[in-house]
Amino acid sequence: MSNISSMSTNVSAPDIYDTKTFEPARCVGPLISRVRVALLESLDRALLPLNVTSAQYVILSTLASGADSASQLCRGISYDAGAMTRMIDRLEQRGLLKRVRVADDRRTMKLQLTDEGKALYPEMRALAMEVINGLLRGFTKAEARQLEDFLKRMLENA
Amino acid sequence: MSNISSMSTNVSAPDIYDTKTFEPARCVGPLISRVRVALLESLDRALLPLNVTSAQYVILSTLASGADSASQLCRGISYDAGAMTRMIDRLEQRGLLKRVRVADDRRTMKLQLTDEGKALYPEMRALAMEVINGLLRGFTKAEARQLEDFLKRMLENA
DNA sequence: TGACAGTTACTGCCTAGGCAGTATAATGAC
DNA sequence: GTCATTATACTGCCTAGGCAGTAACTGTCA
Repeated sequence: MSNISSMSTNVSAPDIYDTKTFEPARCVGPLISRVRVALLESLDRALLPLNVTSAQYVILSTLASGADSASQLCRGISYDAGAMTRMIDRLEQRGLLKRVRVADDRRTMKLQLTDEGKALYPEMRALAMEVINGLLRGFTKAEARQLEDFLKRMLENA
Repeated sequence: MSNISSMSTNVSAPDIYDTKTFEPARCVGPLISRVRVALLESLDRALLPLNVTSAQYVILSTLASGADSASQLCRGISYDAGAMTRMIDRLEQRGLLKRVRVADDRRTMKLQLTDEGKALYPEMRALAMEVINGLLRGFTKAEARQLEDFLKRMLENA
């Protein structure tokens, strides 16, 4: 991988970890996994009063960011299509959204928030924001922007 | 959360996200989840020739970092104890490690790499290092250290 | 010494994601 | 206009983690 990197640029950037000192259990990999677990646990706790899980919130927030069909949701968050069908079943049963047939493409089920979903979503969003701000306690805004930048660059490398 | 922060320090750090501009689908939360997915997918691909999954590698690398029992592994990586029993079953069946009764505490099953595990682990470690170096392509070492620092600070906040 | 709490590993049950296969509808090639 | 290809949603099957309960064992304290 590093070879590809050095071929594509004149200045070869150094590899971050080297064979001598690489400690698998202390590198960014486990750190990212543990931060994710901590984030989801905090989110689940925060959303408990609303009777909404963190997984459900993720769907609803993606919906709120512009997606409006199951396939768009799947692409947006790298989620399995079969699992998405069942997730939408649960959200529909929970009363937060509904499937609507659209005329222009009879394959797709357009997803819309119900009145309860519309009423509850701002509260979820506020609680999620508090959770994330809590995890970023002590960060300057510049540091947070830099963290976002780092993560985006890792995604582009993938 | 932010209130607690401002109470515990004289200088109140500003919240990173505010209600007006917070976009749930673009904040660090989804970024971290997507980076984790990308990392595990790359890792699974890289480890495929060794017939080892990323989840199995995580266990073995934690074992290599000093843990030597199921309960220590669970604490180390926030893994369910029941799932761990079955994960160790699979690793034992795969021939990478073995359970050993110890005399001084007859409850614990000490975990040891088999000869095959010992032979294969350095290869896994090297492949995992390549994957992570690939994700960090273009990062300076200072940036990588800063990323690690950011993630550790988030864990401490949790 | 003996009751009791805590620890370790394990099991059964439930939930949920991953993958393969299917039916229906839209799109594109000819 | 027809047929092959692609897209969308869904279903069944399998795997795996989360949780609760259990048994064996250890250490503590009255």
